[in-house]
Parts: sequence; structure tokens; C-alpha cells
Amino acid sequence: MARKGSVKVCTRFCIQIRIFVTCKDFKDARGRDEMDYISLLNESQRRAVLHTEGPAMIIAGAGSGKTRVLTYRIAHLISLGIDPFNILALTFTNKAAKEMRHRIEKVIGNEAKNIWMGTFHSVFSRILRAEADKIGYPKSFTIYDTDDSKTLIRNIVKEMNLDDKLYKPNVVLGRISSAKNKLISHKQYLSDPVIQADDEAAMRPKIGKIFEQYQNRCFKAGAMDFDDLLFNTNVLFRDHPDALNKYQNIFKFVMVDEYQDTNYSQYLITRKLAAQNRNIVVVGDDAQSIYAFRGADIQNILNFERDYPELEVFKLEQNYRSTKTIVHAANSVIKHNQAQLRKDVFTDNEEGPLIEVIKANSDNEEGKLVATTIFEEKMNNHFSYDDFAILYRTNAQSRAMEEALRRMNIKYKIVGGLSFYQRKEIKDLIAYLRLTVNPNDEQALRRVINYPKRGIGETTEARIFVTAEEANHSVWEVVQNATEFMGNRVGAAIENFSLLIRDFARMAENNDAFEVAKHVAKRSGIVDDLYQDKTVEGLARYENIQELLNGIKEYVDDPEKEDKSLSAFLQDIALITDADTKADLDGEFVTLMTIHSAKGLEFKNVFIVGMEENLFPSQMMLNSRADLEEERRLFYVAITRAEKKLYLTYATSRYQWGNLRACEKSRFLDEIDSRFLNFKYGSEGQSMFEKVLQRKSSVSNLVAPAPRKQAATAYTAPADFKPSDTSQLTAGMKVEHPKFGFGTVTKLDTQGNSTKAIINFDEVGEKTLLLSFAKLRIHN
DNA sequence: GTCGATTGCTTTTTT
DNA sequence: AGCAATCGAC
Repeated sequence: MARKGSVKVCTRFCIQIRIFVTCKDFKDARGRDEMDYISLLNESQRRAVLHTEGPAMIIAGAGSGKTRVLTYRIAHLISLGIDPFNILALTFTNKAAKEMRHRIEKVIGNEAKNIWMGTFHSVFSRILRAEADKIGYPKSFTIYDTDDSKTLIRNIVKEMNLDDKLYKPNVVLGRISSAKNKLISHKQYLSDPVIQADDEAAMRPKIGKIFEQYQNRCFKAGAMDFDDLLFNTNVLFRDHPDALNKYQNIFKFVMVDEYQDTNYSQYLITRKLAAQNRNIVVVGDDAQSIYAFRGADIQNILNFERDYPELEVFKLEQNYRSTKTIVHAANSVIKHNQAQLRKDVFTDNEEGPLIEVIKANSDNEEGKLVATTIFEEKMNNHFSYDDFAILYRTNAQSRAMEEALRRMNIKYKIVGGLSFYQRKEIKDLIAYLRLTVNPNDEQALRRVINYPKRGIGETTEARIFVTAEEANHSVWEVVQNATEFMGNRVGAAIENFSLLIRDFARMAENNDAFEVAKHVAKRSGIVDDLYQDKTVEGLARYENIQELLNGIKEYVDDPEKEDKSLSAFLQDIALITDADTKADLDGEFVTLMTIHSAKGLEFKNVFIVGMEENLFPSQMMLNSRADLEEERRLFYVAITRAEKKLYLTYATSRYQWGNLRACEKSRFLDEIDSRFLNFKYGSEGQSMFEKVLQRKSSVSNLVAPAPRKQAATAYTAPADFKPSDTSQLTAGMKVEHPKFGFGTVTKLDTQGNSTKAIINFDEVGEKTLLLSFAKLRIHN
């Protein structure tokens, strides 16, 4: 029947008749019925898959078979004779890329290996590596991770004698990053009056200067941070039309997954690449946009429609993943958002059980309840532990869960969190390797110049950098000729270090990554140093180094990797953050992860834990409607991970920063239509918080719940809001406030030259406002 | 310059 | 609570 459908479609559009014929040839050639997969699709999926040329946008609701459509579409293109080398598919995580390649391989076999597929960052770092000389970077440029960036900023702030309380690395890097994502260079940043005014208003006027310094230092070190990879790709395409043209001809078909999460920089890259052939297909779901904090901009969807007026839009609205209960509950949540595209997700699946809401007295009890529920469900319904996922808002929440699971002997794995490559000992060895490949790498040099100890202290280190600056030499030049610049003893130590690195570099010229790394681990003294440490942690660190070496060995032995040089290896691992390194252990595991990393995944049973005000939604996201809506979309993503059964849990108290804090259940729980919910309670009686209160014991370690913020979201001022003159205000007047909405003045209280007004607002109740500050519009 | 003690910050999410 | 950066004593 479905087959008939496809024939019908084929007769409607001539291009698809061609496809039909080609598919038949394909079948004959390969002896396999390629049309099979087409028959597995519904009408709109099929139309999206069979779309081959020209721009298209696929709006894909949660669980609507988005990945299936993408993979089949690529398979289909290849079956038409399109060279896999001409297809570029961009994803957001390594995991997604891997998954997609795997699935395409299943349909079309080995040729899938030749598709350009990966994250924006990995694909374009590869390209930048090939074109580095055009933009003045070394071929083996280093990629700074977030830690490197922050350390560098910390150094710069110190060198500039700025207040480090004001110029926190996080804040500064955030500003720099969001500028770069909008393609604002440090020069533009400094000359833009609006940006400067913003920074001044935030009491941080020097951010532009720090940005400038940061960028220069990165450049001198031959290093790019994550944002630079995209920024410089744009620079390359802007300043070198020949290079752009080359890649336009390579990437004849461009596909972007999770388009709602692209930032401006990424948007522009894809637009430039597709400018010639206009074969670009983007897939996205505005309801699942959860990366605005990282510069993602829904505006890109609108831009896309403007850029390609001829575009075709396909909507995938049927959910194949979840029960009716879950789909409807998710819809009832997302309905609370104002900003959303027209879309109507439905499912033909069974009704399914109600969503369980579980209340616990503490974070530990929450863990216990989750663990016992998993255990019982597994026993009663013959589930595997793989069928369960525990999702949380913040990584810190995993602790209580882990403890409870361990106590019940339930095996689990944590996705994300601190990855293998973040560990100290790993970063140390990597730093040596980075230095071997790129001796100008400032952050790597600082990290290991005195590790293991070789008598080069802080002051000496600072002197090296000052000398380099003053004598206008590169840092590496100073290091190599240290005796010229400083005392003989220290100078010799430094020069020795440089000889060590040069020895490594020489070795790297004709040896693969593994040979070099093994040599470096030994000769640098890292292995010896760790071997001295006989504690459990020391042993673990030693083993981690072994594991890294094993990993490099694996990399080198992988027949699919063409370039086995140290430089290539470093480039590769710099962009690995996922736990996809050790994801596939033997046995069954309950999966623990943040909601962000759960995007794109699905599980039979899902627990969303920590459904509490100020935790989810996070207190950081309560300041504007836009933020709260992003948080709500995050909740939507979490709900729609579940296939069969969903559990929402919250605790009335939990430890935070070492303090017991009372918690209130999340507003999101109230936003789910209650007919989908079934309330359950943990242990009877009072909450931990109440007990502590009653005993009146040590009030010191008890923190009252943070007041529920709601003003910002209850009401949004109209764009034309202008405050009135309030000198004639009297009790009884109706007023409007940009945040609190409408209200009535109940009392005016003048003391000296300041007047307070007590106003009873319709939405948020009574507030006392200082008239000289409050922006009020009088309504009569 | 090195080692241990103390302070102070973190917790929103990721390439 | 847990960790890293900074401080202070040898």
C-alpha cells in the first residue's frame, strides 16, 4: 500500500519519476530492493526524502523520525549516483554524527564513510587545517579548550592590573564568545559605541581591551578557541573567494541537523557554502531550541526563509516514539510558550500509563525512590537497565542518584560530565604533545614548563613572557635561548626544557602519534612522577596515562584514519567532549545525563529528577520571558525522550553548596495538564526541612527557600511603554508598571523628599515602590 | 622556589 | 561539599 503511494507521488512530479527509475536500476545493480526503505516512510517523510534539489526546510517534531528522514535522504542521494564526497552533513554532537553515519552505512554500505559528516567544529577545523596558511595560522594550530581560554583571560586580567572580581574569566569569555558568534571581531568590538556603552553600564569597560589582547595572544600562540574555528572559517571564505569556491564545488549538497541551534556564524558558513548550488536542507524544531545561551538564534530559521524564497517546507508532525499521554503532556507544556512556530505533534500510539509525579523529602530520598522504582519496574516488567534514563538539569545532581544506584547494586553510566580529556594528568601529557607540535602554544607551555618540577618557578615563568614581549621575540625563541636573557642556572634549566621539546618535535617528524606519545610520556618524566605516587588516586592517574596511550594506539591502528600524525590526532581529540569514548561498555546500564546531552536520544522509561523551582527552571533563567521559555523548551525535550513511561520527581529539601535548602516544586509541574498525572509520595510524614525546623537545631546550616521569582514572566510591557509624570499621583489611581503589570495605588507615604507608593498589582500582589525610581504609567 | 594551609567560588547547559 | 587559586611559612 505504501508502495502504491510512492508510485502515485512519482507520477505527480517528474523529478520523482526519474528517481523511481534510478532506484530500479539501483536495485538491479545491487541486487537489493532499495525502495524498501521508502515504503517505511509516511507521506511527509517520503516527500522530504525524495526532495533532491533546491533548498528545503524540514520542521521535525520530537520523535517524528527526523534522523530516519535525514539518513534515508542521504542514502537516496547516493543511490541517484551522487558522489558521497559531495555531501556535507553537519550535526551538533559527535555522537549524532556517528549515529547517522552508522545508520546510513546500514542502508548503503561502505560508501557512507566518504560522506563529509561531523560537527560544525570538527568539519571546519579540518578545512582550516588544510587552508591555515591562507589566514596566517600554522597548519598544526592548537585548539584551546574552555579551560585554556579562561586561564589566558585570567593571565591577561592580571597583567592589565584589572580587578579580577569584576573581570571574571567566565563573564569575559562569555562576552568575547557571543561577539565572535555574531562575527564581531575585537576591532569592531572596540569601535562599536553600543557595545562599549553596554560594557560601561555593566562596570566592565575594559572587556574590549581584554578581547584584543586575548585575540593577539591566541594568534601568536598559533591557537584558536572553539568560536575561532567558526569565525576563521568565515574569514577564510570572506577573504579567499577561491577557497570558498573550492568548497562550494565539493559540498554540492549541504545538510544541517538541529538547525534551530545554529548561531549566526554557523548560519553564514552554510549560506556561503550553498550560495552556488542552493542545495541546502535544514532540519529543526523550534520547540527544541535549547542552546540560545550559546548564541543559537531562532532568527536563523526566519533568515533561511528569507534567503531562499523558493524553499520547500516539510512538516513532520507524527510522533512515533511516545505514548499519547506523553505526547499530549508535552504539548500541554509547550503551549505555555508565546514564541513558537505552527506545528501540531500527534501520535497513533497507545494511550500508555499516566505520568508519575513523585515527591521526596530530600535529594537522597529522591535518589532512593528512583533507584527502587527502577529495580521494581525491571523485575516486574522484565526490562533491561538500558531501558531507563535519569535526566537532570545540572551535573551536580548526579551525585545523589549515583549513590542510591550504587547502594542498590544497579549498574549505571554517566554521559558527559567531566570527560576523560579533562583530567589533570591527561591534560599534562596532552600539553607536552601540543607543545611538540606547536611550540608557540602558550597555555601548553605554561602548564608543563615546570611539571614535573625542574626549578622553573612562577617568577621565572613571568620573566620569560615579559622578556618575549619587550625584546619582541616569540616566547619560544626566548625559551630556546634562555641563558641570553636570564641567569645561568635558570637559563640552563629552561634551555634543557626546550631541548626536550625539540627532541620530541624531531621525533614527531617521522613517527606516528603513538610512538611519539609513548616516548613523551617517558622522557618528560610524567610517568616517573605518577609512579612515585602510591596512593589509590595516584595509581588511577598512572592508569589513565596508560589508557590515553592505548587510545592513541587505537587511533593509529584505525585503518580509516589516513593521517596518523600527532598533529592530526590532537586536532581530533580537541573536539571530543562526549563520553562517546567509553560509551559502549559490556552489560546493561541505567543512563544518567543532563537534559542537554539527552537531546536526540530516547528511552522506554525516563526519570526527570529535581523538578523544583530555582533548579528546573534554573534560577539563572528567571529573569526574562525568553530565558524562561528556553527553559520550558528544555522541559519539553526532556519529556519527549520517554517512549513508554515518564516519572517526574522532586524533593522538598536538598543540599546545595553544603547547605540544606528547602525546595518548592517546580512551576512546570503545574503546567502539565493534570489529567496526565498521577501523584505519589515518598516516605510519610514531615520533610527533612520541617524536622530540622522543628528541632530548631543549627539554623545555621539551613537556608530558607529562595523567594519565587515571577514578576518578569507574569507580564511584559508593551513596546510603546512610556512612564508618566507621577508627581500628581494619589491613592486609588490605576497604574501600569513595565514588570508588574496593572495595579491600584493603595497608599502614598512621603518621608522627607522621598515618596513610597504601596501598589496592589493584579498579577503579583502588593509592592512598595519608591516613586523616584519606579516607572509608572497612569491609567484613568 | 616549594609545600601545606586557607580562602573563595561554584552550579546551567556544550563545541 | 568539593576544588582550585592564592597565601604564608620554610
